[in-house]
Amino acid sequence: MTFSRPVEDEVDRLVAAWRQERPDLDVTPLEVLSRVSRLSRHLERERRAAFASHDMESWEFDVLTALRRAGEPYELSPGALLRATLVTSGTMTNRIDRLAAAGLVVRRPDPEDRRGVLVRLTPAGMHRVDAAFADLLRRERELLAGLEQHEQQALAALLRRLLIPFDASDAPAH
Amino acid sequence: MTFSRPVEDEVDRLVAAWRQERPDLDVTPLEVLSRVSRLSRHLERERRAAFASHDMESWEFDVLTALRRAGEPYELSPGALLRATLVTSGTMTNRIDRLAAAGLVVRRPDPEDRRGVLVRLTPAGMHRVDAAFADLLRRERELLAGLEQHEQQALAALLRRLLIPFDASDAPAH
DNA sequence: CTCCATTATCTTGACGTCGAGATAAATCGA
DNA sequence: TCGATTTATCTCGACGTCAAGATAATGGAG
Repeated sequence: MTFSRPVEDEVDRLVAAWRQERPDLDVTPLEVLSRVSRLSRHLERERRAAFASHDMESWEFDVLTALRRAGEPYELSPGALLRATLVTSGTMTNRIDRLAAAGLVVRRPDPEDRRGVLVRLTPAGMHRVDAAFADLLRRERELLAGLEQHEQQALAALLRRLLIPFDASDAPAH
Repeated sequence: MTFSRPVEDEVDRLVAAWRQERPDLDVTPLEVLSRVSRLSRHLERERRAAFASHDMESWEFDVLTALRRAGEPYELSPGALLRATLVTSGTMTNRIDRLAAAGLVVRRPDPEDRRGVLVRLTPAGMHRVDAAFADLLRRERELLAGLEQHEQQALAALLRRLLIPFDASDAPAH
């Protein structure tokens, strides 16, 4: 036997309300884009919960993973980090300060460019980020459990096509 | 003739980097969920730009549209507004204060519940939100122009399935 | 009818982000 | 080589959000 499940989400209700109030407008873009925004908001809450058990904040994770992904020697410039995390330079300076104070990264002058700085993951930082990342993946897998493999792939492919224009002509925030 | 276009986005690069660094982990969840997060971030920037020409902030738009969608008499409680916008109650109080100061909404006691308050859109607020919304829809349609109608529908349907668990068991923020 | 858990909103302080501008080094053209 | 422009990072003040807790009214159990 099957149980009846809700087949509507908040965006369906939102779109229906708009069609009622503004039948003159075509609100179909919301079907995709409002869902992206709302889902992202929910995901952010999930992430926060996942990291809480590792004594880690989302912003810390974002920076540390960028360094972790870079591979040996786990070192990037602040500029590269802000492009990877989509935050402004003031924010990144602040984040690096706090991560350095916590001993998770170290800052050193760039030997090739005296304007520049390099930020490197410490062994402690590496340990922390690896543990948190494994946990995050576990939880994210559960969120996607409702979709078959091929559906996840289709979804990823469609999202990629929306993302490419942004990622190509990247005028990053300063 | 055809031009070669980039077929990769940042997430492809991010996933490739993880597979290099952590071949022991299955990072496929990122293919969907990182794209959702990053796309949402880009969309937020677009929204900000769209509203700038209407002297409006994103947060104002979020509250005013919730009231606009409610239909006559364009009135909701703060509690309903915070559930619609996924912010906490302290944030909503602050937002209503500022919107009221700007003359875009008015607050009045709920005649049926002396604990409660009702927030109503003013004619000025209605005018502002209608103009901004039309503009936003125009811009969002362009962002989706790369996808065929049926692809947009497929994308919306897949996103809905991820969203339903969140929107069903809604433990709202207080 | 009273008590108490619940609901609705607001208050407050801490905190992270943004945006504009400052500083300094590198780069390019004349 | 000099000056102007660009690039890289940091500083700082304004601001919005969150989380926890305060206040007050409601509604159901006994």
